[in-house]
Amino acid sequence: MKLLLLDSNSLINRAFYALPTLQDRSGRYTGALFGFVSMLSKLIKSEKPTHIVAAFDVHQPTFRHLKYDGYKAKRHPMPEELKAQVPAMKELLSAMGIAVVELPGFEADDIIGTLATRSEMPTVVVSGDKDVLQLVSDKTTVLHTKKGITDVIRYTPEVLKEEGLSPRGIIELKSLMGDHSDNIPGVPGVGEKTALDLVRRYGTLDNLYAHIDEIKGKMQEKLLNGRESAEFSHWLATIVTDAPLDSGDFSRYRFSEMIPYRAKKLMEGYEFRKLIDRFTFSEPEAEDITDHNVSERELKDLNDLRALLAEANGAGALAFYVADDHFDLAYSEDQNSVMRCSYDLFGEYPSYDEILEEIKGYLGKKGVDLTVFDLKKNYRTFDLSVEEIFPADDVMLMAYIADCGTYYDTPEDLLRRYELDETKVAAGLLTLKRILTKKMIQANSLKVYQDIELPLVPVLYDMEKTGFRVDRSTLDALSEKYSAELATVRDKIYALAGREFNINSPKQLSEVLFDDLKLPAGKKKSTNADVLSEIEDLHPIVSEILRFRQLSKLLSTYLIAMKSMIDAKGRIHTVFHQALTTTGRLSSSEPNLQNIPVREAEGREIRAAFIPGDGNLLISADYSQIELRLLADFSGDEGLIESFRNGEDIHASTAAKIFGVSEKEVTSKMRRDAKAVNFGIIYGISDFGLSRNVGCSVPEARDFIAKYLDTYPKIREYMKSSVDYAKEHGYVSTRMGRIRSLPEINSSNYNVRSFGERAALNMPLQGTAADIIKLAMIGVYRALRVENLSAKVILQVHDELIVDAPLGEVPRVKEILKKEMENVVSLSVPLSVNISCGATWKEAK
DNA sequence: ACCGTCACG
DNA sequence: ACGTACGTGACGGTA
Repeated sequence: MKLLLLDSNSLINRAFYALPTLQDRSGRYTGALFGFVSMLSKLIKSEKPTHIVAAFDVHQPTFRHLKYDGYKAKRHPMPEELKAQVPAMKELLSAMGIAVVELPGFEADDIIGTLATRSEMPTVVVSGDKDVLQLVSDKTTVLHTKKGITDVIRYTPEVLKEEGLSPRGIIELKSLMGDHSDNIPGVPGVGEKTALDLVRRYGTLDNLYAHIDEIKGKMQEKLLNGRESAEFSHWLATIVTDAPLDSGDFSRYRFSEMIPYRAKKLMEGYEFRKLIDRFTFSEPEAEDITDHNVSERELKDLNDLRALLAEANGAGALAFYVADDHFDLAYSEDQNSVMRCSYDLFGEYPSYDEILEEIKGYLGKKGVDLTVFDLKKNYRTFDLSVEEIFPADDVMLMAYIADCGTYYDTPEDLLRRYELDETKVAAGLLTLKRILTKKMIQANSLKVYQDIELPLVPVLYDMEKTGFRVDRSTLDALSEKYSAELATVRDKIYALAGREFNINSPKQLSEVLFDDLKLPAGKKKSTNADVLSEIEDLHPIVSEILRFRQLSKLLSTYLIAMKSMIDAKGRIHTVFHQALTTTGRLSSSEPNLQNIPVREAEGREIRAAFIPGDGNLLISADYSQIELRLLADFSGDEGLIESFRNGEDIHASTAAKIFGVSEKEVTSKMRRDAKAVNFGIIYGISDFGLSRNVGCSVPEARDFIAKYLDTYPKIREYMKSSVDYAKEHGYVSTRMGRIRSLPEINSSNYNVRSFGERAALNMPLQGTAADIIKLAMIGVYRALRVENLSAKVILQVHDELIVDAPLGEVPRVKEILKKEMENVVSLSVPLSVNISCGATWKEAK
């Protein structure tokens, strides 16, 4: 038996400020809910309570207000984003079978104090406030969430004692030092240190004043002057333990780890995807299920399947969804139109492959308006050749565009967000298609879906299917070379450290560097490369560690892991995620081919292993400074536009302008700094960020930025107008109409809001660049097909395309790349593309 | 599962 | 008073 008492208002506050602003699809704020539930799941696991009470404050004057107007008056008013989550939290807790207790005129503390006192079982109080420490006893422990929501300290009488305090002492302490957040005044001029000292010496307030003559000088004066306030504070700080709660019977607080299904529904509504898995839910009761009448067809043979497909075909429109154990077809939004076929209903024959083959033949037919979720994945499921692929609407991509970059990886997820029946996926897809199309029309983003995302699907499918050829022996040779050196470096490090330890463990490494060797640590004792480079000259071990890191990264990520992903034909096939990033970029995984090393000479060697097909060359075509060119166009800044029109080295010319020297006088450091500012502007610059990046002081960085914005005055205006637009509308968009919503931008939290402002500046630039290269990929793909060339685009790295082309096609392919890439859009500055080729990816640069 | 670190644009 | 450059994915260590 164990009772868990939650100081809910305190915890929900902690959760709110610890987490970023989260919202679900319908715009409800969910951050505090998420944090609270997450904390709760951990508590349930670690404490295994049999009884739980969630105590809440009631938002009306408490009995303390009756005597003291200032009580809690200074507490920040609750932000709207949080306010709405309190009733939602109560609803969710009740649904989870957790008793919600509140008592008009009393605070959560008082309820907890009363229940803790009356409880006959071991009791755990959880709170973010320290007041409740006064409740600690042999029976009652307090978990205090110190910072954020995961960091808790467990207070028992012993722990308190170690800190020189007793439970009662907490009250005495607060009466002297006060508590700003509770607006307990305490004694003016007495802080934590003094108060602690006094409590240790005298124990209680009464005893202190009984011996007041022992205290000398100023302090005595302060204490005497503050006596009334101290005694009043004492009263304020004392938690009520006899609130009029009708709580004789604790059985009403019983809690079962089997959470009612209803709570699962609520959590799904809030989009607590991973969090849901931490709980065990009961099976839905009859009333939990919305009418569930998918017609399951039993199909005895392929003829039955053909008949089913023919029936669907009559309708003209068709959505289908192939799951692991069944497929769904629907020819209208009417949920009764869903036809489900579970594979095991077939028995032995036909096999899964034969079923897919039959559907595949059917899908290839013209005249059916198809709808699916994740079209590219469907192509893979049916293992289509590039010639066999069929057109279809893709609801995943629609949602990505219509829902401003929200990532859904399953159709069930998406249906849930729109409160549609997730058991009838195919009919739901048709409904979603209708809703999302309308949404895109209203937002003026339908074009992004129709002209960019959808036509890109076959391009990406072809790229993935073709893959990138990799020479295993080059990888082997590098592996051998690097592992040998890694072993040497490792031994050197052990020798220099005077002991063996796991260099890959940041924790152990920081002990060696900052504790054993006493090297100066930045705050947080970080051991990242930036920090280590700073102290490289202070001890020979530092550069060895940097080297170790470099080699082990190359080995583990790019050599060993990469080798295991080469297929029988010697090629590697990445997966492109088309509906994932918030800006519109692609991402690549398994393996990620968009972060193969290039900046350092040694890492760049890995690229020598990436080669073209037999008799082919690799062609690389990359946009030069595309985001900066877009900035020039968007801002209309004459200076920047002129520089690009004249084909100048943009970083050098920026350096010349901001340092007021001629182009010839620009030193490499000046150029480097100017480049950092140029990048900074694109990322939504801050003086601190820039100073860290170029290694100067914050005022110097501020000065840099000011000079830059004086040089390019329209950029200043542009930055302001971007942020203003985002603040007014709550979103920003690319030139093509791709939207990113930015609820953060109006947050009351400075950090969250600042992040929103930087994102508001960056997304239109990064996103428009992403739109441009996507359009270019579509154009290149079409041109290559129209001209019957066998060259294949095999990779995209944000501003770069890699083509695997037969030697004879190389000149023509280069022309196509240049033309298609440079003419995607017409801007006030040219879009310039650099093209080169080689026998390896390393050479083609 | 989450963090620290580091690879890329 | 506080922590910050934008967007990703993978690895090893640690909980």
